[in-house]
Amino acid sequence: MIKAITGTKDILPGEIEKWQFLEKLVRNELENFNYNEIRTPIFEETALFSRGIGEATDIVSKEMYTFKDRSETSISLKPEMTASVVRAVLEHSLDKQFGLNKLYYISPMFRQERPQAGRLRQFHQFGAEALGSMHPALDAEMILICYRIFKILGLKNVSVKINSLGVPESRENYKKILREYLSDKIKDLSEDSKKRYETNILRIFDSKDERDSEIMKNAPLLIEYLDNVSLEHFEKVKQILLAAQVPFEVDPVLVRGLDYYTNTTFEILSGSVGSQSALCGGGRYDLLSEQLGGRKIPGVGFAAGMERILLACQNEGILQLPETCIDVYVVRIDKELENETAAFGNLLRERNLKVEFDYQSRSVKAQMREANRLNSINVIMFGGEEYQRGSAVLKNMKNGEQQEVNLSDIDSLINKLK
RNA sequence: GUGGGUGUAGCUCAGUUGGUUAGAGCGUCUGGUUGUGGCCCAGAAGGUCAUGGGUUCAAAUCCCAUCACUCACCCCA
Repeated sequence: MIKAITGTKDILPGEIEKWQFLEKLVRNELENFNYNEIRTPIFEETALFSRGIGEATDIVSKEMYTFKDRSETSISLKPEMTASVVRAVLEHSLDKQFGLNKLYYISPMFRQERPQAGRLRQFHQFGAEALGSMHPALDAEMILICYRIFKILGLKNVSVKINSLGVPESRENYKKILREYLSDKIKDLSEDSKKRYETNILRIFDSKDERDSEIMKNAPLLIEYLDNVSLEHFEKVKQILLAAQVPFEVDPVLVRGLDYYTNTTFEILSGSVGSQSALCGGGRYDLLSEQLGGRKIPGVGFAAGMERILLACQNEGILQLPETCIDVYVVRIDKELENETAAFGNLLRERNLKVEFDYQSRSVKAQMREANRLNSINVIMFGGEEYQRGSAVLKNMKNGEQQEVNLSDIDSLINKLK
């Protein structure tokens, strides 16, 4: 038997309702904030991601699904959306048509990592990008949108972390200082952190190794080396969040794995999922469009993991959706009336009712059991002597009451069914 | 890529120190008189015990390998 690829999942009836609910909620919220949906292709030229996200990042260096098409072009399945959205805005000159572009998406993403709780190879994100403004209100808005959605869902165990990475110059300067601080302590670091010292020194801060934490306790912090403009921007973001009553904490060691971030970064974590606890993450990327070879367009955005959100909901016992039901089950009493029963059922379907009937020539009892299993609100018994005189039996399945209804007066029948 | 755990019916799981035709609950299907659901009752279908080797008179049970799933590291949504 061929099975689904490792790290991919079928979403079956019973589960899909939760996805539809979440998608509807997300659309509604993002549209209230006046974001417009954008859909970009599932794959792009690999160079878009390697340039946008950063050649050295884990995503690009070891997690992308990359292959060559028949014309030898290197193609990659999208591992995230920001680079694609910026590409689309540049390509269609949306930045010239509108001063500010507020866009949102709901889409599958692909990363070839080892699957675990809250991590798949094909996973789904919703997110938003606001392009064309440096205003801190938009940074705060991203956080507010996520926070609102989690709140509406009823998630309890969430915490908002924010930080500022400043501009690249101050970050590089800071890295130098951190490198100096650690230069005589390298030998005491964990093996992982020794590697991080070379590849991604900021990551040593969130090492889970005790020795590392001990060493990092007294390390200089990035925020102490930010330029004044960045600091001021960060202050404004915080003030707006306070005014919007979004609880948050500044996490001076919040580092994100994508190269394009400048100034604000944030994550919202859940204590209700496994160790992959970030439900969403994002930040500002004022230099990305130029890195992609385009005009300068400042931007800020976020992405949220839908599997993780649904997992958190499940673990917190929220998002209990009502059972599905149908309006009418048409029970066929006489075997020879199969065609007429189907035609009648389809007539009701045309009148926008959710209707089911039997396709297997089953007994009346079996049809009734099926109607019950489907939570049918009504049953229409089609056939027998009532059929001979142009009527049928309508049964209300909640209270069991039955009445004879005239089949020639469909409108009054429909009224009874609605 | 590196570790740990787990693989028995569609689902959730039992299966005693290796010992006859492999079990339960739920679900599915049929029936409980001629045209009526839920509850109840009766019955049925459904398993190469993940796969391949090995040990043994005898393996779901012990050993090895492979694969899959799962959790964690790394990293991230």
